[in-house]
Amino acid sequence: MAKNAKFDRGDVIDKAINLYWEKGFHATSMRNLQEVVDMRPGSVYATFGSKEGLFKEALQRYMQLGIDNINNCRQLAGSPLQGLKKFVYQVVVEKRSSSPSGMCMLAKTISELTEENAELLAQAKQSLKTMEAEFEKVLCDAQTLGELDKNKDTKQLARHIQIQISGMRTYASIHDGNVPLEKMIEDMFTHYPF
Amino acid sequence: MAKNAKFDRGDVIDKAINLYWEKGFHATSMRNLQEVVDMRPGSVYATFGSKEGLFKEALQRYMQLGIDNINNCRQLAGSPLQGLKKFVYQVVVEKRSSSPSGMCMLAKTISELTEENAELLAQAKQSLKTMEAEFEKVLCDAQTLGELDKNKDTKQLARHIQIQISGMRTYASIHDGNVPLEKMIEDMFTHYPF
DNA sequence: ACTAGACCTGAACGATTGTTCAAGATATTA
DNA sequence: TAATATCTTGAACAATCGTTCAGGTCTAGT
Repeated sequence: MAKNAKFDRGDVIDKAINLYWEKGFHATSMRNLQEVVDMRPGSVYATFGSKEGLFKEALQRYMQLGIDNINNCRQLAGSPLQGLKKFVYQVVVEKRSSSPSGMCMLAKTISELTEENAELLAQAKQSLKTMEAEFEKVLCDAQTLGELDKNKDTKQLARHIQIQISGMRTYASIHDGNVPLEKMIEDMFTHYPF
Repeated sequence: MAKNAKFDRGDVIDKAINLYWEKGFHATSMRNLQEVVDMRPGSVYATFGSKEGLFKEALQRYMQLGIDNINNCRQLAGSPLQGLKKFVYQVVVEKRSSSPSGMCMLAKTISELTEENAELLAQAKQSLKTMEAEFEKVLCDAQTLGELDKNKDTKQLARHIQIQISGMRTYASIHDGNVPLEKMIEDMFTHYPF
């Protein structure tokens, strides 16, 4: 005996991601957000509670998309390590120009927020840890399949990948993408520590 | 036939750096800034023109402090490469907890700002390129002194250092510093590509 | 068809934003 | 000491911020 929401929650969150991702948490205004998702303030607040609440859901979904992307790359590529390389290439090179920002939204959030938004900050940190754990899963598979030496430290390698990705994305932003990213990724997977 | 400013311009900029560095450009309000530097709005605007103007000077000085720090490390250490290692250690480990932010202010700026603040964004990018050039100078010295193999590509090595620093600082932020940073820096300078 | 419950709307809230400016204060020069 | 050039002050500006809520709209169940 009621009325259904006329908007699609997933669509709204996706659009919110795009705006937050581009402008960051503080520079994104609720009014800007309301225009993009075509909702009136009352509906937004009834649905997400607050600016932080919507950002929280955006972060959560962003992370899930990232994990899905890792697994998708892994499936499309011929092997776990090839899958990781594909993922790095996709994130650092291909999506660099097409995304709202060349940086990872989670890394941007960690860089921007302080303890004044402790919950969001903690969530972004946790999400990046979760992504690193996904890297490690794939690396363990690589060991099982004999693609990666079994005496390699997968935790250390996962950390290495995480660091290289964020380092390269920042570097690419500095140079507007005019950098031999393909070669750098190639080097990353052929030289130490693999 | 006039009156001298009662504040010290350098002190004001240093305090502005600390606030901008911690909270970022957008989350820092002019009122917050005015309190910290103990100036009234009229004086601030007469001196720096705008929020962007003050940020611009803060960025400029921040970069200069960074360059000074590189040269200082290089002088204190026994050799160019040792100096670079000392600098990395200082930035990634020692100053991580004592600074307003664990991240580099320039990198934070690049991560936060968009084309809406094109000038500031361009300046932050240029400053990071300048710092990379400083790395390369030191690496060239290392080659001259025979500390670094002469067939190494110093441009590539400078880029590598830049990427590792920003990658490690982000990573340290994610894990609140609970990471074997010392070992990672050690590995960075003993293994490939040095 | 009617009613009840959920949803949508948009004006409005007080707080804060970056910024301006007229008036007062101060130190230097004549 | 008086005149002058500069600096300082703080109230005030319009704009925008995140958020609220009373009232209208719609749909599902009876």
